[in-house]
Amino acid sequence: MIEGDASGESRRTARRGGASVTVSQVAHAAGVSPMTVSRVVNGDPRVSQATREKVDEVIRDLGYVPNPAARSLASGRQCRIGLLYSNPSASYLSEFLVGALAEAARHDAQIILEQCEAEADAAALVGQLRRHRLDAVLLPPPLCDDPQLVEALVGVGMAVAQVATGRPAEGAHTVCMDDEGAAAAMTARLIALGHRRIGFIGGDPRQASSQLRLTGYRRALAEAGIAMEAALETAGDYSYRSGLASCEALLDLAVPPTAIFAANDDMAAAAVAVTHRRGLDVPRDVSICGFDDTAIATTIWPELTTVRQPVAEMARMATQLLAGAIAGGAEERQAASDESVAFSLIARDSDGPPQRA
Amino acid sequence: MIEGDASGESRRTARRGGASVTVSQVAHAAGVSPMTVSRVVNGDPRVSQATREKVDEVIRDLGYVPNPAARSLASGRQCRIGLLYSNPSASYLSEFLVGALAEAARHDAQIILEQCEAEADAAALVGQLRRHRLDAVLLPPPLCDDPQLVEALVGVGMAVAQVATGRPAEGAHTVCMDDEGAAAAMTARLIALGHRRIGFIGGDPRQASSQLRLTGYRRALAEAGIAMEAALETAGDYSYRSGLASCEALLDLAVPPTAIFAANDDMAAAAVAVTHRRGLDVPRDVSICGFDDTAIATTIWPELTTVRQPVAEMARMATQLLAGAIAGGAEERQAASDESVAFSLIARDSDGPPQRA
DNA sequence: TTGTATGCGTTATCAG
DNA sequence: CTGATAACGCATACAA
Repeated sequence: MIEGDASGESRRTARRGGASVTVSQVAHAAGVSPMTVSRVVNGDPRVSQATREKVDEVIRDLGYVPNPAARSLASGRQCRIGLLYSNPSASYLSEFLVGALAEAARHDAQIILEQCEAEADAAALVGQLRRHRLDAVLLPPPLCDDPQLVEALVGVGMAVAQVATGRPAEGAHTVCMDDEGAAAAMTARLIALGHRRIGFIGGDPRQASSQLRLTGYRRALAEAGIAMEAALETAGDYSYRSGLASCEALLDLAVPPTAIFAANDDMAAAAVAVTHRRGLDVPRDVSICGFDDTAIATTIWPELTTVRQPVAEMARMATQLLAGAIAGGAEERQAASDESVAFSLIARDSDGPPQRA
Repeated sequence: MIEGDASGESRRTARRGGASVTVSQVAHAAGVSPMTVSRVVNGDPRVSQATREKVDEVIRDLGYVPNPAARSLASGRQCRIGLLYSNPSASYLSEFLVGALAEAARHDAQIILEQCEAEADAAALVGQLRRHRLDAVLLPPPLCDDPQLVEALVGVGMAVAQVATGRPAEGAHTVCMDDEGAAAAMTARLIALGHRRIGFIGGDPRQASSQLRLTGYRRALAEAGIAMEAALETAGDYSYRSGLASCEALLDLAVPPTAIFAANDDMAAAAVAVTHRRGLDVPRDVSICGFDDTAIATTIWPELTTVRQPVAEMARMATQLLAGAIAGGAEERQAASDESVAFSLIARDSDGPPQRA
């Protein structure tokens, strides 16, 4: 018995660098079977309070930590979550990653970054993902709005979470924010401030959020009884450069708007730049609002009034959904859940009442 | 025989969702032993060319992918790399993560994010890290400059990589960029443009890079035979807000500088904002340069001339170093390597020749 | 409530 | 160069 233990010990140490404590050692020290230790660790309810406390104590003393590799090998469940991204807007990706990684750590899941072009062949992509042994996929915009991709992924049995999508797909989990409501709220704020001519800089038409935000803008206008005007709705694509052009167009109008609402912060920042370039003041001459509350919103001057989109939180929830789906097995994967998070208006210094003409 | 196979098959399928191909199946199909398949997969040289080709073919046909959990359990080597961060500058973290995650995927390593305050107790932190079973730690600035932390980490046998540090520690891997050289090069560029009064906005004095960048600035001035002037060196802390104050001070000088070199992009962006606020033009009235080439550099107008610090590449190298160290075992961990990456000057629109007085 | 047997997919070790 | 065997650390299934 003793000899067996000793030889086992030396073998292990020979193989591995750090001597790690195992269930057996804990079990031995606590005077119970390895199985009981496993139950305690996994919170199995059918363990007497007494043994549980004793085992917990030994675990603390010995500093036992479960070996994730052994765990996933034995249980057969692993957790490799792919994060597909195509448009690496640094701040968005960063916040997304922070949320996803935090939650992944809790589930011992691995996040695997996978960059891919938006136009990539869905079938080829799926093959590539399988090669990485992914069980689930996190889809931030704009990929989450690609129906073919989502369908292909769900088709091969992967759990997929669409984050901030405007096109929820059958069988996929979704975590969304009410983009339309947020856009309406921001527009209403501008109206309450006294603005009547509010310009809108739209986002990439290929992303569902663009349409949602535009609709929210229009709805608020309608509710306030303000007539819409086509010239006040310019088409951007979420890029800074497009914001520049759109703002120029807006300010070139015979009767320029007193406020500009851009569908994201980058374009709003561009609008601020153009406005400054023309010798106008923000917000005195023109109020400017953004959307997303990314880093740029607080970096430029004046700081942008914007809509806060809790990206990290959304990524966290999506990851949790996926981890749960994988753990639950195929049957639970069917019952894809749709979560939604709340937006909030962040009032800063880029908007104010319109100037008296 | 057949029955045995069949029962094993059904059991496996019962446990796991996706039927994954195993070494045994590949071995069977190729008419060799599982061990040989393992050798082929791991590139063991002592396998005949013929068998290797045959096995490789079967692997492709069956779509075999090694199970990482089983692999690390059997080999005893795992790869859990912690990424400690305290100052979540979104863009830096994002780029860092992209690099680290990309390399981690290649080594089947897991990146575990761990936020911690800069003043945290090193001992407590180390305990926390052990609880996560980390084998190695990635240390971006400013944490990489905390000698106590690094020492504590190395002390408990963890492989640690200091990224962009100014204080390389004994036993730790380092991946650096020549901050001083880069700052000197940027300053020299400004001098070549014709500037003689160049203001400098320094970074957080607690981060080693700040001193390095300041030294580079001074060196270039000295080499050009331009007298240094204390009033032209202002103290920032890498934050946008500090850049605002420093730039105000610089422009309030009796004889303001014709160019301002900020130790990072955020402060440079702030300088641009202040300059605009005063009705001055960039770069006509004042040239402004940044450092790091973060997202903000290309988002504001005019786009910033800056130093590109290849953060993703540095994170990638650091991760590779760590993965190698873990795989190599304790002995190799001693031979910590110091890598360095090249910087580059990115000329954009925020600088130009000084205005003729 | 607790313990026993067994296997997860892979690799280390040693024998051929 | 190749194969048989025995772990790796844990969890499932079933027995007590």
